[in-house]
Amino acid sequence: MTEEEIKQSLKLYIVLSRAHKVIDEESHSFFQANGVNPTEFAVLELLYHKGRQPLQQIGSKILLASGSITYVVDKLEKRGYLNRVSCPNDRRVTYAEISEEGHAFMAKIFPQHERVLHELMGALNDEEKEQAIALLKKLGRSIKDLSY
Amino acid sequence: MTEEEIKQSLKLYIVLSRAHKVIDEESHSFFQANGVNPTEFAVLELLYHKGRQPLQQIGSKILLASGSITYVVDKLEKRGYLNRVSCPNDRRVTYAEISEEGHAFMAKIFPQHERVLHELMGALNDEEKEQAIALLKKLGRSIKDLSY
DNA sequence: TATTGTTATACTCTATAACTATA
DNA sequence: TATAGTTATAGAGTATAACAATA
Repeated sequence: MTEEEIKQSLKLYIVLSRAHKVIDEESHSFFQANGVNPTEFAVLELLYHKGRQPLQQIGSKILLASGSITYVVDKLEKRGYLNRVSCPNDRRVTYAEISEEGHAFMAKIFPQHERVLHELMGALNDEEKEQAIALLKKLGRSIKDLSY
Repeated sequence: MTEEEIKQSLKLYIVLSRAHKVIDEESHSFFQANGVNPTEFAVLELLYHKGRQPLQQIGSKILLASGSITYVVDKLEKRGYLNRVSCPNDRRVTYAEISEEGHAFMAKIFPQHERVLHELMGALNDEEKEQAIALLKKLGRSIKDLSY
C-alpha cells in the first residue's frame, strides 16, 4: 500500500462526494419546489411503487425509528397524500396507503424527477454511464459487505 | 431521449447514492468514534491543511450561515482544538486557528481517515479507480456548471 | 453604508423511552 | 411476553434576523 494509492482513494472519495453533493442539492431543491423533503419523497415513492406498507416496514426500509415514522406519516396524511388503513388480520398493524391525491402527485413529479436526473447525468454518454454504474455498484456492494 | 436512457440515468443515480451512503456511514462512525461530527471535521481539516481562516470564509467554504459558524467554532474552541485570533489589520475579522491540541488530533486521525477510505475503496483496482475518478469528475463538474 | 461576527430565537428532523392495544 | 404504533420529550444542527463593532 503506497502513499500514491492512498491518495488515489482519497481523491475518489472526494470526487464521489462532490458529484453526489451537487446531484443531491439539485434533487433536494426539486423536492422542495414540490413541497416535500427527501424522506417524505422516499416514503411516497415506496408506497407509489410497492403498494401499501405497514408503518413498521416503512421504518425499516427508510431507516427511521418508529416514533419518527409516525411523525412523517402524520405530515403526509395531513397533506392528504396517504391514508392510514388498519389491518383486519392483525389489529396492531396499520398500513400506509397512498391516496388518490398522493398518487396523482407522484404520477406528476416522479417522471419529472427522472428527467431532472437524466439531464444532470447528461455529461456522460451511454457507455460512460454503463461504466460508472458497474464501478459504483461494485464499490457500494463491497463496502456494504465489509460493514456487516 | 428514450425510456431506456432515462432508466439508465436513474440507475446511475441510485448506485451513486448507495455507494455514497455506505461510505458516508463508515466515515461518519469513524468521526463519531473520535468525538467530532462531519462539519467539525471539515472545519478542522480546512484549518489543518490551509492554515488559519477568517470565520466568514470558513462559512463560505463549508456552506454554513454565519450564526452556525459561531456555533461550530464555539464547540471546537471549548474542546481546545482551535483558537480565535483577532486580525490586527481589520478589527472586524476573527481568524480561527488550529491549536496544538487540534493539530495533534488531526495529525493522528487524518491518516487513519485516509486509511479507512482506502480500505473501503479496496474493491476497485488502480485502473478502475482512475476510471471512476475521471467519470465522476466529469459528472460533478458538468452539474456544477449547469446549476450556476 | 457595508461587512464581520455574535446573540437570540425558532424550526426541522431524528432518536429515545414510556405507554396502549393487541397478539 | 413480544410487537405495532403513538405520545411526549429532548437533542443536534441549521437558518434567520436583529445587533454591535468596525470599515
